[in-house]
Amino acid sequence: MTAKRASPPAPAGREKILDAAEALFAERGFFGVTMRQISERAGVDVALPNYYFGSKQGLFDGVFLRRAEILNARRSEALERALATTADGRPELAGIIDAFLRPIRDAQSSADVGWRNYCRLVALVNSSPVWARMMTSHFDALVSKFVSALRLALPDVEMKDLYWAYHFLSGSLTLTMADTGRIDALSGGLCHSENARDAYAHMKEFYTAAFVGLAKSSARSATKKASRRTKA
Amino acid sequence: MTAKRASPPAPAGREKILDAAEALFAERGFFGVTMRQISERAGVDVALPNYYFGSKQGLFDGVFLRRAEILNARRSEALERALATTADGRPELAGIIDAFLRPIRDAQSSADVGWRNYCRLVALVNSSPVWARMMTSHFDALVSKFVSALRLALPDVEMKDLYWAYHFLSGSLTLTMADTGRIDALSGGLCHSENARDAYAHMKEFYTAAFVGLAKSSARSATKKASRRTKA
DNA sequence: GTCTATACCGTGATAGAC
DNA sequence: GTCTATCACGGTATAGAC
Repeated sequence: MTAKRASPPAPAGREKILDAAEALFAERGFFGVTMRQISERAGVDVALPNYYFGSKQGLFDGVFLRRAEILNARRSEALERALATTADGRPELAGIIDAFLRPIRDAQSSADVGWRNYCRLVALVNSSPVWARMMTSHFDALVSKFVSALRLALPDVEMKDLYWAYHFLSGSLTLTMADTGRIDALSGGLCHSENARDAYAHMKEFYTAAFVGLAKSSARSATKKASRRTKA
Repeated sequence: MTAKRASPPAPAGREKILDAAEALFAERGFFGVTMRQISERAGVDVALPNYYFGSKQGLFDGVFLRRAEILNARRSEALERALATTADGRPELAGIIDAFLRPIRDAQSSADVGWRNYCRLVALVNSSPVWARMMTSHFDALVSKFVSALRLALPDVEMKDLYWAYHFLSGSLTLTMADTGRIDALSGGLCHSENARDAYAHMKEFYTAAFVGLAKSSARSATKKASRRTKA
């Protein structure tokens, strides 16, 4: 008796279409790719993507969703672990940032080219007014949990400052995921965008320090306010 | 004789096409827009864009170039001014970052909707593997000067770290320029992406502190190295 | 249920006549 | 500068093969 796979023995065609579409959408965006290019790359008939996904838009959604769920699960799990590790009753800042970044780093440095393509697609989606709502609807629930976790680690920072800081982190992450190679040329070879490990190590360190700085400047302005109160 | 207006003379055919194309490309990208949509929006014949710009690609280049030159001049000038203001023989960090960001902030909060559209277009271009080379060829000369200026302000930070930090700043800036509104929803209304002043004020403060943090951690590792040397 | 062949018909960029 | 024709290519529907 043949061992049954846990996950549905999906027909080869469907996955091949998703993979081909993922690679092409990541490279040229939704409008820059035709159904014919996708089916040709997947080695299937032009009509097959429509058979499975109903429309080009449906295929795009399918591509985006497939790995969004996996990624969300991994990041959510990593966040839980980070929150479980507390020092003096608070979760550790660096651990939270690591939980936020590491699953993406792993995706981007994965041997599976599909994951690397997916990262570039997410970057494209997140930068476009047309598609950014897909980010909101698939990722923002988890992002809110991250921001709440940051708040636990940095209770003196105001939520507004924390959200802006998250926005900056999100931008840095997005550009890193886009992997356009611009930094390679700019830095004259000092930085290699294909070396995701290095990029994410720098990002983690940079942002951990920057969030700490946020706490310090909050402390400063709180002191100022307090001393004003004392004077009055 | 009719008095000549100082402020924008009603754009003639060529400019109207650039304006229309700019708005549409910013919204939907190169492939998401048709020449018919552009000419309809500009109120000109379908053939006119081709007459002026040779091709759709030529039009795209024209849109990108028109304001790139103006922006480069403004930022270059701002950087010169920042470099002229030195404290103890070094340019001031915050001044350099301000010079880098302010012209873009002004563009994004301009009354001229064309500038606002242009910012979104640049964000799209910078996030796409297909177009990012346009960033390199039009902006990287100036960016190199900025990184050199940062190095003057922070002589102890290694160039590689400085380039990575620039990369992160560039990502934050890009996402801010993209102005997708995602942060508005996420923050539950605490942050308003259409309030460019606020966004850039936070960005300037955040990155100034983060770059200072970079210098401190360099100092730390230098000390460590030095103490290792001493031990040996 | 999975997949192919083909047809449909609107729209694309652009060239050439005016 | 403008109008119009061209013709390849776009997404997708359908018929039917395995």
